[in-house]
Amino acid sequence: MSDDLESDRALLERLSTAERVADILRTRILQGYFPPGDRLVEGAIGGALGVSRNTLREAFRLLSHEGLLVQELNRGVFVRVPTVDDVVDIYRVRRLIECRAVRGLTPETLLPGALDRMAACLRAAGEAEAAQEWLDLGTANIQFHAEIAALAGSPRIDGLMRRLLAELRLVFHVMDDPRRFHEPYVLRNRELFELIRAGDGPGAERYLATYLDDAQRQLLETYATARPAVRLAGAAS
Amino acid sequence: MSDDLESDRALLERLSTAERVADILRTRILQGYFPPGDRLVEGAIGGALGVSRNTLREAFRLLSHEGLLVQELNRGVFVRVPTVDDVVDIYRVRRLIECRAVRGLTPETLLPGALDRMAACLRAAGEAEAAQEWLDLGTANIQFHAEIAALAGSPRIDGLMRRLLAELRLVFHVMDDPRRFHEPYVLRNRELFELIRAGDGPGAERYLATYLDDAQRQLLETYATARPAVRLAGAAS
DNA sequence: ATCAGGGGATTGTTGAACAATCCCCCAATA
DNA sequence: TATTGGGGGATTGTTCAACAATCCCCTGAT
Repeated sequence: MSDDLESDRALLERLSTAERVADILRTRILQGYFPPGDRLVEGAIGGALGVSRNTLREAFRLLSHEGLLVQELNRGVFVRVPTVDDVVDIYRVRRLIECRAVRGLTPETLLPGALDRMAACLRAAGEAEAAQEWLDLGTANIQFHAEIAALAGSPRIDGLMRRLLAELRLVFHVMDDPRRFHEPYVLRNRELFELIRAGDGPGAERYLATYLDDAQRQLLETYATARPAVRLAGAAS
Repeated sequence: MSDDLESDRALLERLSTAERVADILRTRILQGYFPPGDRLVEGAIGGALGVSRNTLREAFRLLSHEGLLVQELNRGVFVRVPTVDDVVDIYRVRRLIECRAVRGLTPETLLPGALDRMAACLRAAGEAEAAQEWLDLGTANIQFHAEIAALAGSPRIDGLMRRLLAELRLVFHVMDDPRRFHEPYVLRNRELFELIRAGDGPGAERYLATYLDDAQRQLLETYATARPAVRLAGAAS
């Protein structure tokens, strides 16, 4: 009974204009419509979306705290360009969070919903791969790892992981050839899922550690060469 | 040479008005001037600080994303009142971060600066204890654990830990008798420091685990009874 | 090629205004 | 007594217009 009421709560939660604007911009950024390094000019975007500068600036502030935008005083806001150090740090934190989450596998943390959600991610990844939609494939893979972090059962970890993976998508946008960075991990995610479903915490942790090491290495190998290709300013239109 | 230039960088980084306002409010909140549950009215605070509502709202937004304030649509902003679940989650994440940081102790992570900073925190804690300044004692203890987290060498972990410990200070403000919650840990922090200085990672991790378990238990024991004592609205003046 | 300076564009901040919403008090009713 | 319904005032959400401060780029002088 009370569950029904709780489920209706989402409908009741209204969003402010700034939050809706932030949703739109977040989607555009993660889609690559606004690539890393792009400058978001208040006048142009505010005019296009039909919101005032003040409201738009609140949306900018929201996304800045998610790590997607950086604000430079008197210069404007830019889509963040993750550095090599950022990549290293992102994977350092991923190792910390994800390895701990799977190591502590217990029947309680493995609520049926968790496995179902992970399986859904793998299914979505398979469909994206078949359709050769590499951006969707990256989204599904990333969502899979968000579910792994969710095994820890911590709202704060969930929030950190969400920000982390959003940044990681920026990293992917810096480079071309998304297929190369996403496709190989479909199979590995499936194998990882099997270890988790079997409740083999230590095995999953070892598998995940090499997984993350490999991914980081592959990313860094091409990252230095790809960086200069990003234009540091300019309109997206 | 380049270090000198880097050190001057802080002086060069100007802050916007909203950020300066956020600094002031953050200090007030952590001092307890605005206790948890307090409502921060735009008109009153904006008038007192001499900033416009728009600027003040940007400051509110900053602090909301740090977890110190909560914004309720059309109702206003309030100093956050951490729940029992929050306390549990805060300590869950602390265990995750701090235990991992000390377990991975290596000569490289133990740069001389790290030990010096930790020793300075212990010194400050001793002085605060002697002066019976329990609020300062809590600050010093908390700073000590921020330095432990910093051993991981990760900017993102540092940021997470900073937010976490700010929330923890809110928890302390909910309850009276700060002495009871801070004084016993001065000694334990000293012992923990010795283990870290000796490079005994596993030993420090074990010590820290029981430390955090004890702290959480002690907090939760009195938290449920203390909660009702917090007034949910009212001016601080 | 480097440096100085000026004009234009953009941002930072404020103040005012209006609608929407909420909170509190009071009366009416069962 | 307890609950319901309805103002009235205060506060928030949002927009707009304006001005100062700052930055960027172009031009010209050395």
